[in-house]
Amino acid sequence: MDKKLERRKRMVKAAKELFAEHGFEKTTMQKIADESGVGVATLFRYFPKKEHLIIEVIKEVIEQQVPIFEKIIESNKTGIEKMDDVLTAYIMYINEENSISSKLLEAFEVYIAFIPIEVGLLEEIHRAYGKISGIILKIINEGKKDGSIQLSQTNEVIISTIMNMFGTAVKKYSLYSLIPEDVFIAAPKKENLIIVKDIILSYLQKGK
Amino acid sequence: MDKKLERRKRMVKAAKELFAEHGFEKTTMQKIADESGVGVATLFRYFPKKEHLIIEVIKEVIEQQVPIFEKIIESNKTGIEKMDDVLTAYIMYINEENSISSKLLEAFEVYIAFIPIEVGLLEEIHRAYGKISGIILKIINEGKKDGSIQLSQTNEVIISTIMNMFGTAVKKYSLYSLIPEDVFIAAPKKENLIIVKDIILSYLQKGK
Amino acid sequence: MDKKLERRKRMVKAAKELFAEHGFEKTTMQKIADESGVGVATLFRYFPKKEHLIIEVIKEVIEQQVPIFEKIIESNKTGIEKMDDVLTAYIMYINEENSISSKLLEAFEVYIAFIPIEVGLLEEIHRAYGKISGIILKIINEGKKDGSIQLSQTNEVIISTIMNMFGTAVKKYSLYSLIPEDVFIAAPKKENLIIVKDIILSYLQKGK
Amino acid sequence: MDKKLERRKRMVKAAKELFAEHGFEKTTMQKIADESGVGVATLFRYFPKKEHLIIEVIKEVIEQQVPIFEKIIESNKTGIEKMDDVLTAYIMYINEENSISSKLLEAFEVYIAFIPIEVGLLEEIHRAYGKISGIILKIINEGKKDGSIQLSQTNEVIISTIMNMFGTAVKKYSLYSLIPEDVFIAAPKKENLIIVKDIILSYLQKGK
DNA sequence: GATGAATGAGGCTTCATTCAT
DNA sequence: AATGAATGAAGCCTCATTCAT
Repeated sequence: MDKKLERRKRMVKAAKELFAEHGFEKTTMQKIADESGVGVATLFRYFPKKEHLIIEVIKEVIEQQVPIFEKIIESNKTGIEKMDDVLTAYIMYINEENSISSKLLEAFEVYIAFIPIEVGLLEEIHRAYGKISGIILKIINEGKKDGSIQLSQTNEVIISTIMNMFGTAVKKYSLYSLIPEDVFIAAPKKENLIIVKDIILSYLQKGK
Repeated sequence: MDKKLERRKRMVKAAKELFAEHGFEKTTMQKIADESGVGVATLFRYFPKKEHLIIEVIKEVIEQQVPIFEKIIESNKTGIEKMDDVLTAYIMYINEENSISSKLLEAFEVYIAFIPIEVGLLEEIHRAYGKISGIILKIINEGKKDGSIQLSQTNEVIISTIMNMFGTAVKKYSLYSLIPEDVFIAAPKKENLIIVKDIILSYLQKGK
Repeated sequence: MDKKLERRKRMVKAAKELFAEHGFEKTTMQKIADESGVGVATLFRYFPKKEHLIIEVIKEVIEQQVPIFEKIIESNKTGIEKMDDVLTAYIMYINEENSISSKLLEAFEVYIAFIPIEVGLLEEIHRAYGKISGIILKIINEGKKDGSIQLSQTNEVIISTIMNMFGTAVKKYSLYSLIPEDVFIAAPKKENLIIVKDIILSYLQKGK
Repeated sequence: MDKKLERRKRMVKAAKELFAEHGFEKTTMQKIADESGVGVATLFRYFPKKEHLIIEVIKEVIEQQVPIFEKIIESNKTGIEKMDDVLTAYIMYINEENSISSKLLEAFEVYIAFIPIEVGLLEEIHRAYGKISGIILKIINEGKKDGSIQLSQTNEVIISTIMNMFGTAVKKYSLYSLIPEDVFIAAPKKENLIIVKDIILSYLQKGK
């Protein structure tokens, strides 16, 4: 019975790696099956549509980030310090092997922009994302309570926008970070992101 | 003679629209040909590989933005005012029909992250992008000269990072703006982007 | 398990017949699939490239000749008698259904003269051909031992040349024998080949 | 007016070279036009079907051999000497640039074995070939008259068969002679052909 | 008369998905 | 339950040939 779960994990892992390397569309179900050491038919038994597998991979990618943020919120630090940790965690993603997670997220966001997906499936993604933004919201509220963060009502939405931009920047960076040559356009550099982080933090403290 | 150019334009236009609607991979050359009112072979005569057509569309999308920025730089305003115009122009992209341009840009950046493209072709894109970033750089320098912008050497890279994030945010927004239902995650809202713009501008003036 | 082999055989058979009728280039994979009663994809599963199928057909054609020559060498006759059998076997090919085998061989030799083929694939053909020429060599040696064949060292290469010419003549003949009208040029006639055979044999006996 | 002929010649020349390099089917009309420095449409004006061009090339190849044989027959030598010259001429073809002519001939013979051609077109080829075999026949008769060749009625057909085989061998050799590596099977070597020539000649003299 | 442009038909090959064991 | 085999639909691209200038 446990074997089934392990099998499933192997499939998702293989899918994740292949998707990250070649993108969703260029990765074939056959290759994923081969890489997982199962037959295609088995792969389809677990994920009746390729789309389901894609969703599953993305869901895991997102959920795997949750504990990181949960650990942050459970610490004894002040709100602003936790916020610092959150942003630092984002930045960390750039170099680590999780880089491919960010890359996948970015790819997925484009993917669903073009291909209509069963709403039910997206719900799951939504929920997973929700957990993370919920945590960040909580941190901000903590900071407001302990006085380390100054934020007016209206500024609250702004900070979410900025956070959003920050996250997107990291994902975009990850998209290219795995490619040896600097193929492309001005992807943000890590050093710069750190400085931007500081700006955001100072903004949060002074309420600007 | 003029007919050839018009034909070519029709093809690129059809490609652009279809790419924007279904993405690069799901759009077939046949459909593009049909939509342009030409035979497939003709389409291939103009663009020997699908990739070439994709590049052409993207190149036009970028280049079509150049005059907008050029007009801004040629005005009589101060550097900071021009910067305001630049950011405003970005934001404008969200609602206008050019929205699909931004969407395509975003999709393209993901596309090339997975599919290796002839270097020669990318060069062209590079060059087109270069024009725009060159203009922005010039504006900043103007602002520094006329005193409307305060920016230390080190801060210069930061501003480019922030600008980058800003541009990415707009593109990401455009990605979903065309989809009726708000399918997805925290795409930045226009109102918020305006506030962020103000933050950036104030940052530029005070040199932080 | 047996079914797979039978399927494969059906495909090769259909390919052989269609190739013999229309040539390699004019025969489409789709037609071969239809004729075999399988889907195209299945055909491609067995032979990932059309070229592979061509090679397979040719390989079988050659190998199918091997037992004929093996039977000859295993008989109790003298070397010269075996040689007679070999040449007669060649001539027989002209009328029999194997005629299409010869035709294919001829077509293939022209095919590879123009289209570069993966070396690995040609190896297989080489090896198959090698078997046959090996047998003939053995027969000649037997004949020299039992005294029925007189052949100096230098004459040995000549006989191989003549044998070669003889084989080629048969193939060339087969090329046209299937066409109803005598479309073409002086293809050798069976009767004449028999006489040439006799000349070769007498040459072998007298050592010229 | 002369220009037209020169144009035509350029087209045929280009076609000949390309056919010899890539075969009939892989050579496109466009490439031939480009190589000739004319437009495709012009090429089609001169040769309304690709087939016509192929025929034309082959016809020229054959006819271009005629004067060689004519020169031989017009000399003052005996029949057997002329026969020697004929066979030597064949062998010469192997190394010379005319090698590509032989290659084309071989390819063409396979070509027409698979693709039905308008009878009218083949007639022309037939006639051209006829000229050559006529000459050889004449030489043999001369030889019989001057006593240098001994040949019974029945042997006459044999010699034509042998000549045929000889010609085919040369063509087959040419097929591969242009390929650097010895890709393929026992193509006859020049040295051997010379010895075979001597055998034929001695056969002709002694009437065997 | 010469030509570049236009094109439909068709070829090879791939892939998500379904069958049969 | 697991799997390899089977497959049709579809995609990219080519080429002989015809138009229009």
